[in-house]
Amino acid sequence: MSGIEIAVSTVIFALRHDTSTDRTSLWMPLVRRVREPYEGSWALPGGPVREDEDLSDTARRTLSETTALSPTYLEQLYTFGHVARAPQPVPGPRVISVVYWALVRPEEAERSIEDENVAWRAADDPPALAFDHSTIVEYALWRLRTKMEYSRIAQAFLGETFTLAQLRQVYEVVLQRTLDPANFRRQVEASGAVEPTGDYLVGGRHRPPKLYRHREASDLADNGPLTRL
Amino acid sequence: MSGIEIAVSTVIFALRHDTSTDRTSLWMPLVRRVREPYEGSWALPGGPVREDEDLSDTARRTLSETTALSPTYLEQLYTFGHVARAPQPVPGPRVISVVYWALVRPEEAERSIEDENVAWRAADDPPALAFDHSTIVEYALWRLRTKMEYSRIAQAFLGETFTLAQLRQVYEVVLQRTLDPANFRRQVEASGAVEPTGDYLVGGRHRPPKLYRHREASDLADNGPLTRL
DNA sequence: TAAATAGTGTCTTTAAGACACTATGGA
DNA sequence: TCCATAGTGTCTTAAAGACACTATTTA
Repeated sequence: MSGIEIAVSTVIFALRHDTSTDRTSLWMPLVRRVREPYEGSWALPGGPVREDEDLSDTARRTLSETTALSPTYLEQLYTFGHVARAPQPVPGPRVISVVYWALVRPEEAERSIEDENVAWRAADDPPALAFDHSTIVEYALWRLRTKMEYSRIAQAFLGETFTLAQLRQVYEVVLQRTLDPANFRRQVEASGAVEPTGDYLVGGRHRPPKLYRHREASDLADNGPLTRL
Repeated sequence: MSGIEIAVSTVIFALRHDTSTDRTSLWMPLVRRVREPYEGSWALPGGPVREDEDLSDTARRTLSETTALSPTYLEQLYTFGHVARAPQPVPGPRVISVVYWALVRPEEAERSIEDENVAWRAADDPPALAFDHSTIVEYALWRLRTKMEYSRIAQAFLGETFTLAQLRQVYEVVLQRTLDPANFRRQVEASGAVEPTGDYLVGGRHRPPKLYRHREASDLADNGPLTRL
């Protein structure tokens, strides 16, 4: 039996609209560490893997326990296992972290716990984090942006129904560049990722846009033979 | 301290030329299990992580110990941690496997140990493997093929210098389709991934092709912020 | 000079992008 | 009626693919 501990951490992304600046940006929840090492620092939510628990279940459970969030998209990111991840001399056993990343919808994000020990921060400009968590966030952001270009994960940020303008905004916020509405519409329609509900979004002060839902048949991402894991 | 063991396994790919059929295909080395569970079955090379060892070092060490191979490309693939990976009832502790995948050059592959307990098999059509290793191989193949389309890892299968026809053959064998030589040449040249050495490959029974090497500046794959890990 | 592969030129098809235009509801 | 955003049409550009053609070596 080895003296290595195994834990799961998760980087969670959600879109947040700041009413004061009228800008939407990427945010993520962080938890404050309540023991050494890095006591008092911000860190990714997570915890040790239980004996009888699959890794993704650990991710879901710790997410639920610390932030009360349940994600619409959850995928394994990378396993960080460097010997020197914790400050030397090591006060505890070596810990290997299997890291997941998750996307949650705005309504879900608003329901989440937020207190002294749980806070949302801008993902672009996070505070210094415990352990190698800053590197992890940077990598998760890179994966999110990369994957956004060739998959449909953007839809995981939105609710059941949405307008094409809303979907486009997700891309614009994450990729940090504007997209041509006309070309965007054509691409999305050609991809077959969404279908019109038949309803319109009323209440705006202009022509009401069509509402769409994402097509059942189409998965959010093609993860090859791992779709069922 | 948990009762979970952590191990590293590696899927290794190399190209092999079968002189009898004059066909080149993807092969990988397997090791025979010498204890229960799955005693006598073929499995991926690997072993437990040592206390003072980074995960990629475990991959390199176990590769070297069992097959005497040292890879030109090594990347983390996925961490497999399902509770029911081993047959029930569980005879030992639960094992979580951090899996790497590796590419080796043909010369390297030929130098490798091959005996009663180590054998090379066609990656397309592997025998039934121990644990979930068949799934793992399937996923590694998918990643190899996917990544081949947008990165330069193909070069990791070749030696210091190579002709464009050799590089093209790597793509053709892995992707299992033929590529237009003219268009292939243009794409590779435009990408800036290779540069001519100035020499020609002599000894063929036709016009001698130019030799190329891969450009120092260009990395084999863009793994974002994880390039240094 | 024939065979074989190296390497070039050029046309077609497809996708991405720029951008002018029409449509429709609310103030 | 004007404004804002929804949604359409169409031209330009870039990349991918098909394929005819020339070049250079060995047998």
